Amino acid sequence: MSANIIATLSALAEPKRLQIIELLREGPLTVGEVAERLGLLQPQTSKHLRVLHKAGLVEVHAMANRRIYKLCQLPFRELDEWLGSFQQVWEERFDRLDEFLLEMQGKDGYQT
Amino acid sequence: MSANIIATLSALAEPKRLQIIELLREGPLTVGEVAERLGLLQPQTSKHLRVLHKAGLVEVHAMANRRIYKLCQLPFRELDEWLGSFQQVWEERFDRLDEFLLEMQGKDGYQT
DNA sequence: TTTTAATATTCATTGACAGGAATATTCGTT
DNA sequence: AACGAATATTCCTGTCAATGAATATTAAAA
Repeated sequence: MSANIIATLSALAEPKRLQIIELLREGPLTVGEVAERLGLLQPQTSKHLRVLHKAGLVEVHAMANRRIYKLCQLPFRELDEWLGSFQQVWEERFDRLDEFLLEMQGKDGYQT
Repeated sequence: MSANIIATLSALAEPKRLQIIELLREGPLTVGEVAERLGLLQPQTSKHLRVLHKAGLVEVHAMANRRIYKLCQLPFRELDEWLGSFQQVWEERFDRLDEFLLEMQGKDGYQT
């Protein structure tokens, strides 16, 4: 369940990779195009794309010499769902600490 | 802008820290309680909580001896907004590769 | 078939970070 | 003031991952 979330997060938690992802929002791109648009060396670009691919964030399509990388939807949907599990929390009364402090106070004999 | 996103992602991209975050969904907790509920040692728990705090994911409230850690909303909202910038993309025609391949084909003289 | 473009991979180096053990700090209690 | 509970910090060590340089692979073009 949240194992995939970790994979997604780790893959995204790297500046250049995040840039790549944001770039790919505009549409599928070739390795060379990604490298050029972001000012990266080709080998590093390939390596980052491989990490993103392993994490299931992008898919590849071979076309002659070139490899076209394209965003996948699933991991982003999963991440979005996971974030959704928090939105319920905000609506609850957990955003006020006051009553929790009171509850805390009773737990054992601490004088404030 | 996306600098904060990176901080958020890096902080979350660690199994134990993600567990802590998910635990704190249920409400604010003491360091000791977090450690106990997740079977972690106290020092590691403190260290993870410090990272989460530096990233702005949790806030602390000192109460006598204890420190109560509580989730922050902002970073999660930001992450959610960032994810939102993708949802537009899915609706576009980028999910079909076909026409992109055609467009690609014209770029320079490659025979398929 | 030799060359050239596009991409992937390997290797070595380096820096960041998590884990464990030990210790320091803070504060309430007696 | 001394003790004990709760938490933070330091030090050390091992591991993983990003980087750069060089090289290998694949396919197209001449």
